[in-house]
Amino acid sequence: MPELPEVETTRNGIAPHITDQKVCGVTIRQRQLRWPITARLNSILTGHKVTSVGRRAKYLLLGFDHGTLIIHLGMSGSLRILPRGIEAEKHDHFDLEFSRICLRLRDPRRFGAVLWTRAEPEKHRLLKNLGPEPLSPEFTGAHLHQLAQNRRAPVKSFIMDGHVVVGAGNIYANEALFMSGIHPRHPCNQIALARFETLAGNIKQVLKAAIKQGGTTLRDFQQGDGQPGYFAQQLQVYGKAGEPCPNCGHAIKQERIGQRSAFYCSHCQE
DNA sequence: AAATTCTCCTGAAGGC
DNA sequence: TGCCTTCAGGAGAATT
Repeated sequence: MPELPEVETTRNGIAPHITDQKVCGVTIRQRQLRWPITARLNSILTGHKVTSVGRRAKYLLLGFDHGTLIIHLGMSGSLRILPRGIEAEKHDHFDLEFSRICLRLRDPRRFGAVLWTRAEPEKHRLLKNLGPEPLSPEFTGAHLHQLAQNRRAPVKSFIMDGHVVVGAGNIYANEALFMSGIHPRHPCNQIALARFETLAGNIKQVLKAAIKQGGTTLRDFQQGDGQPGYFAQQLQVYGKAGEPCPNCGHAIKQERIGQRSAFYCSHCQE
């Protein structure tokens, strides 16, 4: 599933191909994604150049001189650069066509989104209330500690809340908590500043490492889908229920916390 | 206001 | 082999 590292890798992969390129046409095969793709998109974009390819949280931001195309990959979406004229396959819902290439969105589960906004993207309702980027200097242990004071949610739910910090998806939340020795169910308002500093550092570290990996395995994503599980070799607890903890050998536990699977070692995390 | 539950969707995995 | 059930998951919306 596309987590922040994959979105960032996608951004890096597509940017050189489409920046300063003029849109020749838009093909919509299935407009029913998370929200319907506006039917006017072809007339809105045709003839306009992509001026920038940015990212905020897991949203990709294709900048134009008259607005921004916001793309979210949901949990099964992928974007690929293809030569023009390649026949679409199942679940290829959306194409942005340029003179020589095509940017194609495939999303089997259709949890993704393609939205147009004329306003500044950071003012869009989906973006304006987001927490800081995890790799920015604004994201610190002190930030977490301050926001946690009046809440008692499990710390795992807390760090996965996009209003607190973006990009800590289920995989990386589990990994960062393990690295930090913090039990995922620990009430967030009972965690000391020093432990939050450790946690913030580990969230940054695991995301940086994954971006590095994603850059390797998704490098030629034009050829096909980025293989899922590219980061699998480095996962310590995610998806490892019943397997021995890499630290102590106790069996990794799996529980539902806030409708999500939590994986942790009850011996190493408290 | 914060916390919890619901919702969208399909493919993979498990059970029989 | 095949059908049916269950589950996973990002994150906004609805509900408590």
